[in-house]
Amino acid sequence: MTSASELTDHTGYWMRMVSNAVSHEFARKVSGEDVTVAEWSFMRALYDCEPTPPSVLAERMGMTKGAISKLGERLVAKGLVERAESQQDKRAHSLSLTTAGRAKIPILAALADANDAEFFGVLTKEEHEMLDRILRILAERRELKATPVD
Amino acid sequence: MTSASELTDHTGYWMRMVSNAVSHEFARKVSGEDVTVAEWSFMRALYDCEPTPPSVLAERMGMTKGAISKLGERLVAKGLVERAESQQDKRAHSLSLTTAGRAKIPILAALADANDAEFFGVLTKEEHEMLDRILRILAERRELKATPVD
DNA sequence: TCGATTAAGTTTCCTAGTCAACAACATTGA
DNA sequence: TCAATGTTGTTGACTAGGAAACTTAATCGA
Repeated sequence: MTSASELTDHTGYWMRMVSNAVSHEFARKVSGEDVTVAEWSFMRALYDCEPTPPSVLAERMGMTKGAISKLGERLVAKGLVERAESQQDKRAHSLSLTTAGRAKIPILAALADANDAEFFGVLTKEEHEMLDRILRILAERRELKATPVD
Repeated sequence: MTSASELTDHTGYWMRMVSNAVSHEFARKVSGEDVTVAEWSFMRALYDCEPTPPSVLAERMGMTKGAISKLGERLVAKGLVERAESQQDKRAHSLSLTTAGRAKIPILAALADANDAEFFGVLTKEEHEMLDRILRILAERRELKATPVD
């Protein structure tokens, strides 16, 4: 027999709950900069390595090509990202941050810092490091088994 | 100056990435039972404590009243949940699992077990326990500061 | 060299949420 | 007792993302 207490004993459940809370609060914070969490994620991925084709972003962000297509278009419309058509392949293009986009990065990063501090500041240094370490192990693992999302 | 490596060093970022992967895979698993992650979450919340008014579920699940209203209606349509009108308050009602809904709980719980095992099985017992402990601390903390979502 | 297949992005349709306006009912206080 | 205010849940407009069909271009193989 499955007892009620067992049912809440899923790590995935707690993770979703905490992650949602963190993301929700972060969304609130960045909305002041007229940016969504997905947009920040997109911009940061670009910052790490640009110019980048949408297909690569899709894989890195775990989103579909369609979603990236729309998200990219929104960011271009906001003037934070720009496209460069490829000469080798007329279907393809690559994306980069604009000067304005690049300028926003430190501001948004500061908000992310603040959000992290707000949520994870209750942990001891040891707990926080352990959490980071564990999340990286899991993310890395995901990388290996990642089924193409599309 | 903010360096590129700092930007991926947000715990919230990794948490969202891992949580999304876990939830996505879980969604795939439960879709075989014709249930969504939100529906499972709803049913489990009910299982813990029924009958429950929608307003309480909304708070417990961190969703808006509107979302709960629609989610509940879907579950009633699927025959997994039933409403009972309140006599004291003619606006209100409460929700419970039907026999069919209750019967599904162990099946879905088994899928959640499998999903947890699949993702968190790579961790050592010590790491897994630590992760659970930390997530509970964070969830509890969230509880305290939870702004009504609506 | 040209048809078939594959690849890169876009678009359309659908689902599931939020938000805000709302209707119905309850409560409270003069 | 009844108007003002608060509460419960629903609805409609809107948004973001997924799935799959589609367009266009590249590549591959006889």
